[in-house]
Amino acid sequence: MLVEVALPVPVPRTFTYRVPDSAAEGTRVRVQLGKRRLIGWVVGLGDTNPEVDRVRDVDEVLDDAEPSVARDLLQLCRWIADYYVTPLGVVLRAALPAVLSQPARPVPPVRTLRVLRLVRELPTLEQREELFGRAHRQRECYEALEAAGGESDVSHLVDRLSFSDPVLRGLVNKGLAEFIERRLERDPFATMDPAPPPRFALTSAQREAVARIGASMANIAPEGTNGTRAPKPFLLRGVTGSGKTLVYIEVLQEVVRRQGKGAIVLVPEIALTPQTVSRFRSFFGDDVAVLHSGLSDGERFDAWRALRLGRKRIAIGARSAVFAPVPDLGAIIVDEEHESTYKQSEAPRYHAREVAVVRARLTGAVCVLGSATPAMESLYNTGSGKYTLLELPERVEGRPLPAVHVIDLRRAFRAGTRERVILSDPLVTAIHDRLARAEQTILLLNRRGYATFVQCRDCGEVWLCKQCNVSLTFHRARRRLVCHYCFHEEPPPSHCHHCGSGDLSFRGVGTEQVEREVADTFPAARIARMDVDTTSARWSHHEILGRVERREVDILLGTQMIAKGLDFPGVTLVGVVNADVAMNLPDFRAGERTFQLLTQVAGRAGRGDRAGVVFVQTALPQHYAIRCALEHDYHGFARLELNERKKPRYPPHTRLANVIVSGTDERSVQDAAIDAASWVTQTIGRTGARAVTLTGPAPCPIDKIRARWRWHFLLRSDRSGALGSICRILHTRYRPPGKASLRMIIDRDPVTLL
DNA sequence: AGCACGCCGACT
DNA sequence: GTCGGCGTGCTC
Repeated sequence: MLVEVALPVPVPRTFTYRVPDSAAEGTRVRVQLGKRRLIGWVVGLGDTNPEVDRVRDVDEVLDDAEPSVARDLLQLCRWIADYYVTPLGVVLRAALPAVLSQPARPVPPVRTLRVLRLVRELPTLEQREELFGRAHRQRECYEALEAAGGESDVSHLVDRLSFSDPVLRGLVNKGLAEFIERRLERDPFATMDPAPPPRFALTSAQREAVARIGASMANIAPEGTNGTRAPKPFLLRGVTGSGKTLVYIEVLQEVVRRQGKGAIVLVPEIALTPQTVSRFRSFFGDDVAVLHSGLSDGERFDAWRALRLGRKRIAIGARSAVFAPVPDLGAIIVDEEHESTYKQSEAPRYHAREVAVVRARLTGAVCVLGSATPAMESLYNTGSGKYTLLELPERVEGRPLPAVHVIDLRRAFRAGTRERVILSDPLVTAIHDRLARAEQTILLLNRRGYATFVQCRDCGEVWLCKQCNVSLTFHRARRRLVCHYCFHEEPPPSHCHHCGSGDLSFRGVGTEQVEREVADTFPAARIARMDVDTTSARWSHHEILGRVERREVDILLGTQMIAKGLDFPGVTLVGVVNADVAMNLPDFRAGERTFQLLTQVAGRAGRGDRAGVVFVQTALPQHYAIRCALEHDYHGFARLELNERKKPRYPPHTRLANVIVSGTDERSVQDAAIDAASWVTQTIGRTGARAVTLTGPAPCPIDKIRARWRWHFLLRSDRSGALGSICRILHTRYRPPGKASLRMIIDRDPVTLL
């Protein structure tokens, strides 16, 4: 019997093989493709490619009792393959635990990790001066450990932060730190004591939302009718602190406890949302499988199987948890649905929010998208009647939203000078107040490192990465210039390589510099910094957030990773060091990103008994994204933003596909982009898909990454189907001329055009 | 994506 | 004379 097999290779077609007797759709098979042995999935019966002359036998049918891909999941993957123009086998590989698509299954040994842990605190600056003297690197290392929450992987300290082995041993010899061995895969969610479910009463808005969602489920078509009457998705727009999580929990109580069905909860980045995760665990305990990036392949497979067999009925995880094999799916919840981390940046380039909506529709589950600042696309869908809008306009317990003050950075100078300040006087005063009252402060700056670029004061030369054409960021702790795109590093210059001048300025304030400024201004304060540089060691997020929660930190400073979902009652002040960082990107969503970031981080203030206050430093105080954030006016912002996106037509008014051509030779990339664009233009004319228009081609805003030149063009259409057809024809029919080293990427519904 | 085949420059 | 550089093309 012949079967159609999808294989995880970037070839836009399936392959025909022969099986001994029969194999159901979704069954895993081991086959040979050329000289390689691969695992694929039966996705059709019979000979779908009749012209092939040599049909091979499959080596082995791997799933005997039941196919590893259930029917609804295969249907979902087909939709993704079609919509996002990706080979079905590549989609299936991404949708299933890695071990299921690995031909050989190596059993990874239990590895241990060498960790350096602080054993003694040095609360005062005097003690530090005395103990470290001129041992600067030891002191920096000590402070890096403090910033990382008290311990850090040795490999992280040595490889990423460039501390030498003698420095680490110096700390141990001084009795300040010790080396310990730790099992590599430890699971903080497994050991985290699940707090007992708090007692609560729903607000009337929460009750209303729960009731509306519950009523929609009453109309679901009974099993076996293929879910044709799935409820419309809900968009739950709740201001920060309005208790969206409790609405999710009530919905899950209904779906899981009363109906006995399963559910999926998506969160943007699981490491950053431990509080949300632990609340679900406190209500549903062992019914919850937490799918996070720290799981080993084996642990991940175990969690997958527990869900598949119905031993756990709720899956919580990031993006890929949308594929969790929950058998009788009753609900899918997408928390912080506006987050761009839901978009996968490699093939398959799916958006988990859109996949969640489709999966809910296919299975008859209810879908709830929640956010304080919904994406324009989602809001637009409530206007067109595709989604139902539910609002939670007030914070729980009548707490007020924080007062937001704007500080014009164009007028913030150091007293009596023309020197710009990092922290303005009103913000400094406000932080002093919090310190005096033992309350906590969060400071946000969406840019890491010490200085984001180095410039010659004489000739204006800026240091760029040779591989990527972006400015190199100076990291002071590492004493290196670092490229944030390819991680290339080089020593900082002492003279201009262009004009020879020794007068170089390190400009563009990053988190490292703010940390130094804060330490200088508030020497008695306990400071923690949270960005990729302090958290790349395993679970360091947890250590840092744990210290904040226990009130061992006065000032938490960091990039956008501190803006999300954190709920610390002690935080009464939020300072945005520079609101313009996100605004100045050449991207049509820059205004939306800025509004979201400001609203999200402002929402961290005043979640306890005491009211919160927010200071926003900006050189663009009149911009509508900032003005609306000050007034907590989401709908006002949306009205203006939607209007902005009409003149050059952008989503949500239209659909986009970004086609990127890249390669090592600048000229042939340009030629290929022009050739592909004119091919597409002809195809549009030939197929009569006039609804699709093409813009470009042009070099990408970042025109070189990792030594590859990049050109792109945009395809636009108000008709999703027409856009999809053109993308699929481009993917299957077009081959760029000349060099095969050219790559073409088709990114549907891109979240960034950089 | 792999993997092989193939066609040109510096080594034994 | 061959080793190996990576450009090109195919995989049921």
